Amino acid sequence: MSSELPDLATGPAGAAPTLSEVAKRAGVSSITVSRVVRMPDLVAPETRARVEQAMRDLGYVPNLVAGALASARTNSVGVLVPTIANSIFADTVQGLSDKLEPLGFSVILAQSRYDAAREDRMLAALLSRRPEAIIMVGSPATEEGSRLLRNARIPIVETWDLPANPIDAVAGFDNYQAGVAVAKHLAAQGRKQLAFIGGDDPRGTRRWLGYRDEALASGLAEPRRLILDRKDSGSVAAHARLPGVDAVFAANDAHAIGFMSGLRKAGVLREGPASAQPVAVIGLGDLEMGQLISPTLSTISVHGDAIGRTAATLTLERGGERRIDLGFELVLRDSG
Amino acid sequence: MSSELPDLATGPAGAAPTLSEVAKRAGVSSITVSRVVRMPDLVAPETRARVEQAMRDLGYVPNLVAGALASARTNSVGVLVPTIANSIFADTVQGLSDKLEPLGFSVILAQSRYDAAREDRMLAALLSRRPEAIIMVGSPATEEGSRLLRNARIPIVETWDLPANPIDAVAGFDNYQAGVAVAKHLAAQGRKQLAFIGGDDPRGTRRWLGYRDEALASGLAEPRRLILDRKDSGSVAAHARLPGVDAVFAANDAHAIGFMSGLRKAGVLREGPASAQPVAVIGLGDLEMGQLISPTLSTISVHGDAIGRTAATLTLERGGERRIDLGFELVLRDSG
DNA sequence: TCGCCTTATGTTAGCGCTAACATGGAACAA
DNA sequence: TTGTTCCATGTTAGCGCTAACATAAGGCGA
Repeated sequence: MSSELPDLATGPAGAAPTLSEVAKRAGVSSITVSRVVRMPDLVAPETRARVEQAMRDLGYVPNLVAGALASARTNSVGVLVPTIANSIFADTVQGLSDKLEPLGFSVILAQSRYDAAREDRMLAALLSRRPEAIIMVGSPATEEGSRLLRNARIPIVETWDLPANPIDAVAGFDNYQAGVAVAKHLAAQGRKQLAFIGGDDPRGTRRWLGYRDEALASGLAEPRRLILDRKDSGSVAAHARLPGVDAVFAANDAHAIGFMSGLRKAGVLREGPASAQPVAVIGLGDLEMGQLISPTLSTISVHGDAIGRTAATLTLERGGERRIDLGFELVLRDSG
Repeated sequence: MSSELPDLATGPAGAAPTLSEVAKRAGVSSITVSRVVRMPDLVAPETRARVEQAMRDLGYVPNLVAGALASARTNSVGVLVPTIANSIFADTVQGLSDKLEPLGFSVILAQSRYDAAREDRMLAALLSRRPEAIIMVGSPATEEGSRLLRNARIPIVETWDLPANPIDAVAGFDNYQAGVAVAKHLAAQGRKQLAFIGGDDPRGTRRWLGYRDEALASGLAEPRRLILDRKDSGSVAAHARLPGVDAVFAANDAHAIGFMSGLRKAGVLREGPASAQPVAVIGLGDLEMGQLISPTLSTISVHGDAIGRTAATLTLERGGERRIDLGFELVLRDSG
């Protein structure tokens, strides 16, 4: 109802007021209004006050679209993630926003849903808005995406991995070594038959490769690999599909917790420490939830928000180190 | 290293190519190129092929900033949420993105961090990019924010609540009634001393009010209310601060799970059904995690993604019902 | 054959703003 | 006095694109 009758007390009736309307009302030229908005120190206090009054009277909201075109600066950053829901990438988006928003940058968010074609479309859509940088999880899935980014001539930050040939900058950790660390730990714990559950996206696959290679190097049998789709439900039923397995590395904590839920139903979950567990479980991500469940979840801790903040920093400074390894940490709790 | 030496094979050396450069190369006028991009059916097949070739040769990426200024359409939507990390609002953002991205809209994301001043700043920043609609969680915290939105003359969708005097459109549920439903259930279960834990944001407070009113109406003692900050850690310790309480409604599932973790440490968590629990726990949000833990979490189920999709629909169609109550559901599992 | 419609393409002006370069006056040292 | 410098403000042109209105060339019925 009130949507049809906007507040006329302060706002104007028709289209949004422009710089020059403010200028006319304040009796100055448009450039002076522009300066009041962007570099108020260059304007005499009385003039400034007059302009500010006019802006208030008219309810002026600067048009950054026009400003961006004129100045060739959009003050925006494109962010591409596989998904934001139920996911650890949300921390990364939060981290980079917290760094960029106070500097006047807006975040243009796009989701690829782990789909290469959609990723390319989103990349093209982002670039057509002329962001001053692109931050993405992982690397472009296609040659076309890679080419688009290379030609864009803006800072590009790939995150959550350490690609061998990055387009520009990198903020991540070594997924292969994460897999190695988990396998090494499980072998040292005396586990004999390892398994890996999770997706087959590039980062998950790298974790798997490190895990498998290290298991083999430790003299264990080749681990089993169960590829699950994105619904956690699969992980709950995973135990039945992994007979004889006494240790599981899940590609992320959500899968790990789902798997543990399956173990619980099957009666093979103990309240005691890792050594008491018939099946060890290690996750990745270090969700807060992992510390709240019982047994508490052992995990590879990764700082998603630090990745985001670091990526933001890399978009702002063009010089300096362009490859930041934020590392990971094997956090041992009761599950394995 | 390679960041300094971009791929010149396909891309041009200098600035990004413009429409008119493509036009020159294809031997047509700029408007024809513009048509090939936006309304290809209006261009003869041979001309179109020539233009498309020229675009490929030059690596042309349309400049939507200029297009938006000329056409007064930005094809973008501003989205304001308190926070995206570890939160149920991520589902809403996902839902609305899934609906809007295929239609060519970009999502400009901003976070208020439950801070009124920051919310106003973000609102102003969003509006200066001339989005074609604003979708936000809740309602503006200040009169200033409200005024800004009213004057913007674009669809505004408030979500996750059903405000009495919305600015324009609404997609949410009745938080007060959610509190009522929980209190009613707990009273029927024979619980005597209720408590509420969670934040004091507007929506959390409305849940509290419904919960309290219903408890009193059922003849129970006034429930206790424990206001926690945004860190879940507080909820783990909450039990010690609520002596004598036999039922807890947590403002969200994260708090509920944290609280249950505290109960577990205190030895007052049973494996059996709700009736066996010394302290009943009900959450809100229906995180997937709630079904994976033990005992499984009873909760008010809310469809965050449906809220997002509905909000997206409301931004696209200006007519029709502007107030959509998506409801909620009390899902009873083992925790209470 | 002529006018009229259709289809394909072009011309012109301008979206709202800012970069870059004036301009004009006050302050000030020599 | 006469530059020289600084400060406050203005003028001009144009960012890259699209809306709106031409224009030109065929097709076609009468």
